[in-house]
Amino acid sequence: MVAVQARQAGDTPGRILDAAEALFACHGIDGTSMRLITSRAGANLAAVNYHFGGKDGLVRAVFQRRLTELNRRRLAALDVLEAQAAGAPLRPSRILDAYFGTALEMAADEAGGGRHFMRLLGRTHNEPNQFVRGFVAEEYAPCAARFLSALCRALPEVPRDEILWRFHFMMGAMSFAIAGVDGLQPLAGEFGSDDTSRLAPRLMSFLLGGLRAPLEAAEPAAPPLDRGRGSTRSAA
Amino acid sequence: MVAVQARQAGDTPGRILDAAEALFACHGIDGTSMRLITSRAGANLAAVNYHFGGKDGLVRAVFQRRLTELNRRRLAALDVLEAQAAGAPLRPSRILDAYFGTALEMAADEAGGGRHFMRLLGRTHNEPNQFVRGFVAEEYAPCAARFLSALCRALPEVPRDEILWRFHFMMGAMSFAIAGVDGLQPLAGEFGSDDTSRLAPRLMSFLLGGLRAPLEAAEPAAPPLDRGRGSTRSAA
DNA sequence: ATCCAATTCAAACGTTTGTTTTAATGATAC
DNA sequence: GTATCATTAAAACAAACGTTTGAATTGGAT
Repeated sequence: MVAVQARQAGDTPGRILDAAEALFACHGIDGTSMRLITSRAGANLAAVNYHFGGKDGLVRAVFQRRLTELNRRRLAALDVLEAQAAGAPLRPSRILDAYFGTALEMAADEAGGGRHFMRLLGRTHNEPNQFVRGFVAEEYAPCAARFLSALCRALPEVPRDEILWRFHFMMGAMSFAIAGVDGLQPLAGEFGSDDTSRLAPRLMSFLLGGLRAPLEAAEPAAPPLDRGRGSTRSAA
Repeated sequence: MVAVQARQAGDTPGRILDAAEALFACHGIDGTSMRLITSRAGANLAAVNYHFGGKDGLVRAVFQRRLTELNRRRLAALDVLEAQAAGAPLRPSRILDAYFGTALEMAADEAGGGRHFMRLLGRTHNEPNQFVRGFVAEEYAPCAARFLSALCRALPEVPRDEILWRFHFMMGAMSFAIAGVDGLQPLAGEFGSDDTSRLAPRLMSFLLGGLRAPLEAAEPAAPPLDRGRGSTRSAA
């Protein structure tokens, strides 16, 4: 039970981090002014520059705080799996659970702010801000590399390039899963069932199905179809 | 061969749309100033307000120009499929191809700017900007609804809620697929093979695998695993 | 050639942005 | 009590933002 309650009045940097995390997730980084952050945090405008050296430093701190912990958990879960397997190749479903399940777990932490952060993180992979992309990639690289090679060992019949792409696709699916109901509203207005509880198994079975899909188009070959476009350009 | 070449000097609104589309995709909407757009387009700063009524109007126009056409193609492809099937339920792979293949086709149009737009569009589903989300959802709704019900008819054994979620997951995978190599760099530094040509079949087989995955966790039931976290909170 | 409407242009508008400055406040050690 | 430190506070900074203005300029129709 760490930092689940509202933060005490003394911890200005912590309050700023929490406010920034929530506001970045809601309005984007560029769309969130420092005045909004500090007023939400009950702090003075200059406090951000004092404690974090500027807005860039604050952004970096917001990401680092959670990302370090998330990847630590992921690697710990993978360690447990590999210890249990004792040299044998791992089950793909277990690997996915270690990677994506950990993230969903953090995203389910509504009160602690993990939900806000995971939503923010999901946007980062096609985030315009090069500066953010840079150090998020740095933080990701070693963890992703270990999971990638674990998947390669678990699926030796699948080429490495294919696993790389499918890993990327899975990240996209998870990103939208966490963005969640808000992104579904264009599709279904009703839609008020149990979201968070069934989300994890839903996503997991989807990811596993995609990861283990047949290499070439699953359906038997069919004549190239005309999709009814006006153009005559080929489908490339 | 329409508008593939650089735009002629007369068409100021068109040049502004092209420039805005590319810059929005690179730096985000909030991160792109009107001065940058107009200077890139070789137009005067006031031209945006004159032709589009303001930045909001420009954003709307950028989305509408491509989105209307994209969804028109999608529905046309679905029309062809349903005409061919003559009442019989459609093959899921064909439905996915009509929806996602059309998008990938637009994204492959490097010279015409479709690539920029699709990347921009992919970010929109977890986009902070409520104003953008609003009318993109409007534009999407009727098209997505038709594809959703087509999928429901093609997969009668799968609950509608499940299809809805999987459709959402597939959108996420496609979004990351189009964001493409840039998002993969944290994983693999090398990685210079044929990207665009093999991307479509890669994504399609992944999507189909995910869509048709078994409903509950594919792997036979296993004892709940401890992922090695420090916390004692349950996985919810 | 003349007029008119549409378009382009340079300049300025008032806000808002991130950052900096300088003084006030607080707690702790001497 | 006083000195010393880290922190907070209010005010001001220049720069960049979206928008507006009013005068040039253009291209056809009369």
